[in-house]
Amino acid sequence: MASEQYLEVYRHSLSHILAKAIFEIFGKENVQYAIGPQIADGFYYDFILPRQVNKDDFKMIENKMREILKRREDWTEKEMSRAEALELFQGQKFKTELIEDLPEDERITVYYTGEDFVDLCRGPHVANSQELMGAAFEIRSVSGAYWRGDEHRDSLQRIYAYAFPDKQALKAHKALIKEAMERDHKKLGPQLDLFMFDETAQGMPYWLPRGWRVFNTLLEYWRGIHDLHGYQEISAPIINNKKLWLISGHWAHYVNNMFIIPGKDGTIEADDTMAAKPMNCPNAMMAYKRRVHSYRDLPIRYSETDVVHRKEKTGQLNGLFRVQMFRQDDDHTFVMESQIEDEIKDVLGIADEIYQTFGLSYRAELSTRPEDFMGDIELWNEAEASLKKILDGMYGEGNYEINEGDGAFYGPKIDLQIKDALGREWQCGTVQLDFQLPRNFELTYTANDGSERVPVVIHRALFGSLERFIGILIEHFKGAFPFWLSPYQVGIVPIRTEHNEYAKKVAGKLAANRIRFEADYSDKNMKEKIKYYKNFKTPYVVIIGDKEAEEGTVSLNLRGSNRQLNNIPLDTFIQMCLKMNAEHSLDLIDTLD
RNA sequence: GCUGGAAUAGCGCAGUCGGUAGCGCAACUGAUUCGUAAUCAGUAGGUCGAGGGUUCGAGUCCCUUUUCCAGCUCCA
Repeated sequence: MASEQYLEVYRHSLSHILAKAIFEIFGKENVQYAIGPQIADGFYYDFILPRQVNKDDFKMIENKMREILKRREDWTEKEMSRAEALELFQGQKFKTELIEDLPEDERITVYYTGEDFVDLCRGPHVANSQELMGAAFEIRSVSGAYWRGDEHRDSLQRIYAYAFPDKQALKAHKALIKEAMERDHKKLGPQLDLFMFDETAQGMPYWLPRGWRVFNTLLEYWRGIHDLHGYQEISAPIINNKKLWLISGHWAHYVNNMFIIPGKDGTIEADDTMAAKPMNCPNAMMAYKRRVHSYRDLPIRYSETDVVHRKEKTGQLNGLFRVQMFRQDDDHTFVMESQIEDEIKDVLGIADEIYQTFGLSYRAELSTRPEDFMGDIELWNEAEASLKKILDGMYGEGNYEINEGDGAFYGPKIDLQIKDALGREWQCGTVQLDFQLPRNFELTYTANDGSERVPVVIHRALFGSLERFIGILIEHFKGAFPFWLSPYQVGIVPIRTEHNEYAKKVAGKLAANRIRFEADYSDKNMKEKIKYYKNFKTPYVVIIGDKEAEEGTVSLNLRGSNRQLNNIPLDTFIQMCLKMNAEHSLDLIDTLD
């Protein structure tokens, strides 16, 4: 059996054991059991139980599971008719619903574990519990979940467990989880003084001096690339009259997610109702519309990083990953249909360059026409075909996923999922074709035959949101940003106050070369000064004492180790810094060649 | 929004049965003038998230509320 299948079989089998254990603990008649699938690192099972399960119960449940495994019971599959199955699961409402929802011709099978536990299941499973005895499992957590993911239906207790083939694998996985927790940007952010939140602005980050340096450096890098590709940045009103949202369609589809300022009469029905923008597109449409356009002007690329606000359900907020106020590296490009292909190729090329700069690998997903699509089906077909062609060319046929029917109602899209240092995936980049918004705003251009045509709009963001992307970078780099992106790139430590004079000369040289530094001229112990910079993960700590001052050199302490580079000529050090800034190097260099 | 947890000094934490709010780091003051991640001594710092209740007495018990966390659902 292939190992992946093996994982599936035994994880899923263990979920049956969990259910059996729960039955024995709470009494079969007191438990409603729903479903228990395997997941990436184990399995879960959903129940309705007579009381809340908590942490203190975990050991007891695990022990019960082990006790059950030791019985070495046989697992037997039984095929039965719908009527028999309904009879068997009488009183179990979720199982009953599952059976009733099965298609007429579906084979119905159940699995017995011993004589006294049965679950509706497609299988396959182990033949005897004995096979599971070597597996390592551990109850991880319990949380709320809804029956069939629907918040209007029964609320269930979901018991999660880790499960691996052996103890070593479980241990390795737990180490990975621990590593992820140590990288948590919600912990590192405040620790490194990058950003903060306050309860008076829920889900709206404060960028602190250090974090704002990272933010601006990132944006500066982004602007540099986009300038080369013919992008023009604009900035537009944050608060707009309701009228704008009526044209764009947001008022009909998105009003519940918008922060609204009611009109003078206190209602949102009033004509003078305003709202904070949740997206930049309508404003970009207005900017395009300000004058007539010739086909010769296209493509026109209006990029925008204005702050947007989206009201979210409170429980959905999550550090920088999910906020209510953020900035996207947004752009709206206006093109003729014939230009779509080249334009998207260019965008994907930029994405590739950017992600590589951070050492992030990624994969693409194509989402195609949904059922409730708008516009001309021919245009959709052509667009999807050309997107496929581009993706085939860039990543190779079959090297990207296709999500049929998952596109937006206004056009197909390509999403880019990036992978961080721990292999976790994040949706960041998105490239969406839009046939609808230009129509809503009655945008046109004059074609070469003199006719009025409607441009196609390409919405695209590559970081996704600067906030989320920086959150990902914090975790990816564990707070130790590459030199070029570090809030402060150099920390200057004069050993004694008498070295301040030369230290200030070094500082002046760094400043003149726009290298970001901090210096501590106080009479503190040099160890304390070094510790401070190390805690902030400053890439280079420059030590200055008698020798350096005399010879016009610096000694460097490199981040991530106690490695020393002694007596580097000051100019050489400056050149090293400039080189890393220019090349956006991922690693700290220790020499100029 | 839902389920479950949490909130005590700037940060990390302790606080037993309801009985005078504590520790470490950081901060501040002084001494030390130092060659690579915690020098020594001292000082100050609290409406125990907020509001209400029970009690002679509440950080501790009860109610309401805010924010955060783990999930669910939704998303960049």
